[in-house]
Amino acid sequence: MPTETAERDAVSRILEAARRLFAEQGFDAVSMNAIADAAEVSKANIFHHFKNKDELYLATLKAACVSSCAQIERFDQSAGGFEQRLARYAAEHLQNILDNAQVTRLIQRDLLENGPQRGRQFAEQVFGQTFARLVEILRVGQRRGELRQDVDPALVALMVIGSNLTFFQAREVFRHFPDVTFAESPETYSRMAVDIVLHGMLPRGRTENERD
Amino acid sequence: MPTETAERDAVSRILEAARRLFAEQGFDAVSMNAIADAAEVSKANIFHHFKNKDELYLATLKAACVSSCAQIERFDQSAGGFEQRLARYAAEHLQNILDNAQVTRLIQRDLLENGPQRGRQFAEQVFGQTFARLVEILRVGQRRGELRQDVDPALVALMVIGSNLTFFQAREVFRHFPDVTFAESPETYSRMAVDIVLHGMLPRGRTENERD
DNA sequence: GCATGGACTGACCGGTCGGTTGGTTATTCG
DNA sequence: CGAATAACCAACCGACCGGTCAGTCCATGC
Repeated sequence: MPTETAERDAVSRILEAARRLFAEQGFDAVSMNAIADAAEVSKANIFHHFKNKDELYLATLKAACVSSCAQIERFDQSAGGFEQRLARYAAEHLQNILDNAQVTRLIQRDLLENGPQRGRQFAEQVFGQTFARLVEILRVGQRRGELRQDVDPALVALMVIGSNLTFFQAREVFRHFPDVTFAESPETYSRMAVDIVLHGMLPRGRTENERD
Repeated sequence: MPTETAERDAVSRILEAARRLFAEQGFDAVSMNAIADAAEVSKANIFHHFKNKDELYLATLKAACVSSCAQIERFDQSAGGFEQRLARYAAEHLQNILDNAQVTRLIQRDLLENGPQRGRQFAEQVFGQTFARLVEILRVGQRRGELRQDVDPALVALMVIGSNLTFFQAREVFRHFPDVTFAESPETYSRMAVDIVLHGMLPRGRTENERD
């Protein structure tokens, strides 16, 4: 008589447990015994379905990327003007990150932990997809003259995505900073960040030619 | 009979080896044996100077933060107008991150790996110091009316620092993206990013085409 | 009825982990 | 000098690691 979280096939239970544990603690800190316990299967059974720990990790990462990419695909970006599309994309991206905190942590961890090796391809894949999508939005706007011709769309895309990732990554830290008021509200953060990227932080009338 | 890399006291050799290895591989992946070998001391000697692995890690992190904070303290921010100061700060911060890649990785890793526990205080300390310094620059500018009154300095600070951290973190990944041209040049990146934060990406009200 | 084969398990393996022990130098000080 | 103490080390410990193995269970097809 399986307990509540069980009931599905062993493989998906293993993958789910692995995703949770790897995301929480990292590759090395999670033992196969721990995964087996969490998935309510025997350790040997994990090795029956996955060749070794590395392969399980890879499979976990791959599944995470697939789900994450699928979610990104669903982003609606067709309607509205350039500014709205950018704002909506940034907000949706941040929401996606926060909704899939485990997956985000997993991918972020993989990015950090591995030199040139192991599963970086998946991280590149999911990151690249997000990135390319955003660059495309920006390119369209630039082609229409809705944004400056002399900015690099890739750079702006990286700034938007990067600031979202930073929000996710450092939220727990700057939550305690007295200067920070937006730690609890990703919507506020996203709106303000996009506003900066769109309009800059200088006063409106001002131009930038005082060089020295 | 110390070999070439030795010669200094064992403690600093241990700390240096630990910093390098922890930064490269993370807490769990580094064994005390590996640190002992790298520092050219016996493992037992490490336990003579540090109570256990956790304490060594904490000491390593603390030393890293001290050196990083010291470097930040040296940032010259007194001269020049607001725009120059911000640009210089961002560039110096990024340079600092890249120069101390080991320390940066160590702190970033700690941020990611630990829930509420362990050495987070140090990360908060070094991050908080950087952050407060930048917020101060922005506040001064805002007080003088050199930047919009309706932007949150803390948010802008987070965007600048966050985009630098993202650059460091994901450089290896987006280096292979076709859209990205700035992966090899932190100076270019920093300059362009500050430009966006200052002026935004929308076209100006009037015709303006300039360098870059 | 029974052979086949995938799903699954408890017991176990060699090896490495963090940490300890008992003892040997090196240094300091009365 | 001798004694005390800090610095240091080889050898060792129990625990746990990733991984294996012999064997059980059970659905399927003949």
